[in-house]
Amino acid sequence: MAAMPDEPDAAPADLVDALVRTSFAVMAVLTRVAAEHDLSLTQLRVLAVLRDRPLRVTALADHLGLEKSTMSGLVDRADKRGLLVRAPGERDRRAVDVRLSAAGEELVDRVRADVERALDPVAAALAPAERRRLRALLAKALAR
Amino acid sequence: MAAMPDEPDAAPADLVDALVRTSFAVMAVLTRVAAEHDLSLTQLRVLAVLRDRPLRVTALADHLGLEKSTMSGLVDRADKRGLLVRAPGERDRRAVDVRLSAAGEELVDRVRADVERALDPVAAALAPAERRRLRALLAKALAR
DNA sequence: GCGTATGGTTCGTAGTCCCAACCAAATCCG
DNA sequence: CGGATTTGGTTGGGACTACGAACCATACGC
Repeated sequence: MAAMPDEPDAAPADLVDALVRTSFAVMAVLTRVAAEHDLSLTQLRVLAVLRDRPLRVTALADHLGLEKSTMSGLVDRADKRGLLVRAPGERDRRAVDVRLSAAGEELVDRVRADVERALDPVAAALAPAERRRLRALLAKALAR
Repeated sequence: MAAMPDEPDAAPADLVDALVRTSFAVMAVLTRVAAEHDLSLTQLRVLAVLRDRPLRVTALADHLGLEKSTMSGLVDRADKRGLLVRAPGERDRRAVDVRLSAAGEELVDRVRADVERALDPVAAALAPAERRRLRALLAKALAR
């Protein structure tokens, strides 16, 4: 990873370096925006995943690569804040279906908009064709 | 940010989305590799920054965007593990110069090599020309 | 039906992070 | 010069993240 400061103060030496630098920059933005909405990055991820569809606690944990015990606490705190709702599983009464509340959905949408706005300058540094090219290259690199 | 799962299971809709997905993927790799060396991502960042040059506690905190009290604890734990050395500042006797120990330097180098290795598949998914292009585009996007 | 596997929660521990309070050294300025 | 202020670090308290182990309850397999 060569060097991984928040502020890139030198030209990246190679591709891995550039990826790492970029990632730290992006994460810094995400963390800041999340914090502006009183969310940790992890909490935001939980809500973002749930935006797509409701999930059970274990599935949620798997998605984020966390232990179910960790997820239990995360869901619990979000629940107390009224951002999501726990419902007993339909078919399996052991399971707990977690879904966003209206407030939760609204919050995610607001945060997403802010993230778009915050990362806009990055995109703006590139010409439209470059943006498309970058997007395509990232997609290709990620596909495995 | 649209959706931010660890595993990209859909084509990114736009550039911001691709950046966020990529960043989570990269951070997951960094976190995993760091953990394999009994380091948290934050600890790794501290050591990586110090690899370049010794810094005082406050400068270190600024670099990583953390409070000095947080940095104090991080330095303390790394010190106890023998990864770095605290020395009273040369000119300013309030200051504390923090530098890597030999063990610390060695550890950072090993982790860096592992990160390179771990992210190699990503680079391998691209042709050499594409790699250069991606690196250049990321560098351009980051420059602000 | 009984044993085992699975889904979640709880508990204890360690690390991260912040803010506020604090001490000591350095610097300002009257 | 010397008291007031600023600056560098540490300490303490509190919330959150994260893990593993232990623990219930329900589901499933034989």
